[in-house]
Amino acid sequence: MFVGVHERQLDAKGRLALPAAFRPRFEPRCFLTIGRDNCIDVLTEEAMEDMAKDLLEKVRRGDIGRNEARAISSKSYEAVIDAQGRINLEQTLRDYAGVSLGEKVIVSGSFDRVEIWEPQRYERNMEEGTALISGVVA
Amino acid sequence: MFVGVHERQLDAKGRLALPAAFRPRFEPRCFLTIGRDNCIDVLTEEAMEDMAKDLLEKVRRGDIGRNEARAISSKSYEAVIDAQGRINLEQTLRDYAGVSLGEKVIVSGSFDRVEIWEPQRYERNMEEGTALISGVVA
DNA sequence: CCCAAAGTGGAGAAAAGTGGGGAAATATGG
DNA sequence: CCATATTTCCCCACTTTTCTCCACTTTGGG
Repeated sequence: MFVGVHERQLDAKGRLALPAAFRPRFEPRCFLTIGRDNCIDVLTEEAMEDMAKDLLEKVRRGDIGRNEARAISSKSYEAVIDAQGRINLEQTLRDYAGVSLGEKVIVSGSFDRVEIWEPQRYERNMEEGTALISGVVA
Repeated sequence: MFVGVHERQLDAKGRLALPAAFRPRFEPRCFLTIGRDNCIDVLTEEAMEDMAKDLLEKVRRGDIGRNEARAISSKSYEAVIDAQGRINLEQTLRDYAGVSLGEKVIVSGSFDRVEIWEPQRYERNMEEGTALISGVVA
């Protein structure tokens, strides 16, 4: 389970250090893909394979079109974790999430996945979420 | 699992460098055949054999005609991967996909296969797919 | 206060992508 | 069957990008 939030520097080469607490579940590689609300999802290999299987099954049944599956696949890729615990954020996903080289990003656990956010967008979503949890907390 | 997109130059001799990320699954050879929506499918040997078995079964049951199977077979071939990681795109398939010698092509992972596209056609399909995925992302 | 772990940055090395020349194999015509 | 033409393939070379490695800084804990 992934919980907790971390601020990280996205360096000039597009490298991002995964919080040490998240690394063991991902090593030696993880899969990056588009997430909801313009964040980037970081998935384990198993999670990505489950998603792929699910998508192909939906295409086979005609629930979604082939181009939808293609679009998701084209915005995903496999990222290897280097000796310093970093992954590369490619431009496609940087653009999708609105994060820039040399700027700070938010790396946030979200129970079953890790999400990468542009800080201001994250802040806005947090405010909305925080305002609503009053009645939710057990 | 094949994910991610890459732009590649189809050289004057019809050679195409497979993205390094895709190579290990194909070496030492792959099979090329016609794909849906006028793309070229790149399949592993196993995937090609499964497809062949499936087609023959369909012919046997009368779901498709023998000439249909022949047509698919005639537009498929085995491509060896050279020392630089390249394969040859023969004219039949170049024509089918609308790609030209010396021009750029798109090489895209689509989970269970790799697809080769003429860039503009790819772009059109992506736009359609992207417009639909909002509610689909896992 | 010191040590260990985590995060950050950059330089050098390695790999990937691209193009072209020449040898070998194949096809064509006499 | 041989000679010639054509195509295919193998190899080498160059460029660019990526990755690996090293080192410095910061943070948190003992």
